[in-house]
Amino acid sequence: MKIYNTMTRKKEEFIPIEQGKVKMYVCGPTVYNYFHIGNARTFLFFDVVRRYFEFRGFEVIYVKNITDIDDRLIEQSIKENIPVSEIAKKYTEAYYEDIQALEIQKPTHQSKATEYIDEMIALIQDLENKGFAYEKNGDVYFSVEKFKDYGKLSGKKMEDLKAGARVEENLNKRNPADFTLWKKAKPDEPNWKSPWGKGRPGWHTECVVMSKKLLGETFDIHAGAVDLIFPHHENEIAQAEAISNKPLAHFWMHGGFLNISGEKMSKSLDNFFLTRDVLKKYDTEAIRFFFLSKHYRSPIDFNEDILKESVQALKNFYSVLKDVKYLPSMNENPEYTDAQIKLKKQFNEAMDDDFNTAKAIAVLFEIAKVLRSTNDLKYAHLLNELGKVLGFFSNLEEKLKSSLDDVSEELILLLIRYRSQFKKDKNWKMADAIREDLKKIGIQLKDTPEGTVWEIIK
RNA sequence: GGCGACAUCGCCAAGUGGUAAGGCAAGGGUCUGCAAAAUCCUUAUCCCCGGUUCGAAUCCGGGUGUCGCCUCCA
Repeated sequence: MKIYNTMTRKKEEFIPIEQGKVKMYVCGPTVYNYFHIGNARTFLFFDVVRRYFEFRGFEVIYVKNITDIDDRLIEQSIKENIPVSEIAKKYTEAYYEDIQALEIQKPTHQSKATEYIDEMIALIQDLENKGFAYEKNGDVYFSVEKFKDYGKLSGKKMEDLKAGARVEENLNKRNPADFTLWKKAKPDEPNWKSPWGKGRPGWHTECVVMSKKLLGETFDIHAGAVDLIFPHHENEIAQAEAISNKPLAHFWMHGGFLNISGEKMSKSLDNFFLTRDVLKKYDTEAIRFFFLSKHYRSPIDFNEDILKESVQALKNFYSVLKDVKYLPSMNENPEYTDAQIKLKKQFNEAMDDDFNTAKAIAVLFEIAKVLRSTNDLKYAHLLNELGKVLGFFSNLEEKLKSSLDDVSEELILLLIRYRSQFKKDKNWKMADAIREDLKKIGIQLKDTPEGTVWEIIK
């Protein structure tokens, strides 16, 4: 299995630290608002990474944090005029709701920043004692000059950083590139007691503390979206490695951005889409298909027309599964034929190559095609098995069934029987009228050699 | 200003040296009373210029264009 490592800018063979185990950490949301569709892309993709590792027999320890104390929560609290803790609670709950709606599996550890304040203070003290951090007027900063590898992930040089740094209002910093470890609380702001007075931890520290506690000093994969490379991940490396002298993570994975009409999504451009709003209009699977049909490191343009295409494309899978009358409960562990094993291998090869989900989806279409022509239900099972790795086909049994109550179904069958008589009498006018009227209320009739069947259309 | 990414059919998108996957859309045929569904067929030489090579979408150089990071950001 090969994974692109941002640290080396190359695809590298993935070798877990501990055989059969993958320890991964993904930077989660800051709960100051509902999360947007760009966040959804990242969360969704790493959910697939996790599923794939498990599919390949790894035990995955997956940590995802929730940042529930941050400047942005404080700002939002003023805006909504409710306490910071309420903001955190409200948007954490919303986050869980949206994640569930996206059919993203729960990580093995979902840790919150505020539960690790003591550990963060201890870490900052340690950094101070070792000369990597300094206190000024109640704030504590990390001195980037003291950490010689600073910039190794983002490829930035200290000189460039200095030159590029904007005029800093913060005169407490010795070097403009120094970053905040501990921030002094203003009156009325949430705060915790510390050796430097009342304040709160900086964002970059929480991930270091949580990953160390839950995964150890060095783990396999640290991930997030590209914008986290600098400064967030760079700063994590600085803190963690300054103390441990060991690499924080073996692999650094970063997902590409989601753009709107070619531009980055931002509030100032008013091109902001919340995940929950998109979910109101589009099925979660269509959203998933839309994301996974492109490689995770490429930027992707969010576009409703393409989302609609995704809906169409997915119908392919469902219609063939319906047509062959597949039931997920049948054939728990079928013996695959050579041809089926070959397709499965193709799927694995695609995923092994830095999670090439676009190629993997193409294999799914190939399976659907063969399923259609052979009617061999083992292909249906294979489609289901591999589709699930990408997070598709949850509640498949449910979706393959009609979603009508018994009476409605009886009524439709009754109409079909009348229509059959009209057809027999060559009363096309009446037969067509029934079909047209049913279509208007969302029921599509199809005359097949085996008789008339119906399905619900949207 | 510094650093980086990308440019493949109408649209989306794989493909990193051996002669262009797949999906959506479109057109045509088969099937059908007509539809729908299904099925078959059709549709690109890869932004431009130059170079390396027996051979390049794939490597190198130069353009052009788009985007990102350098400040909070998934």
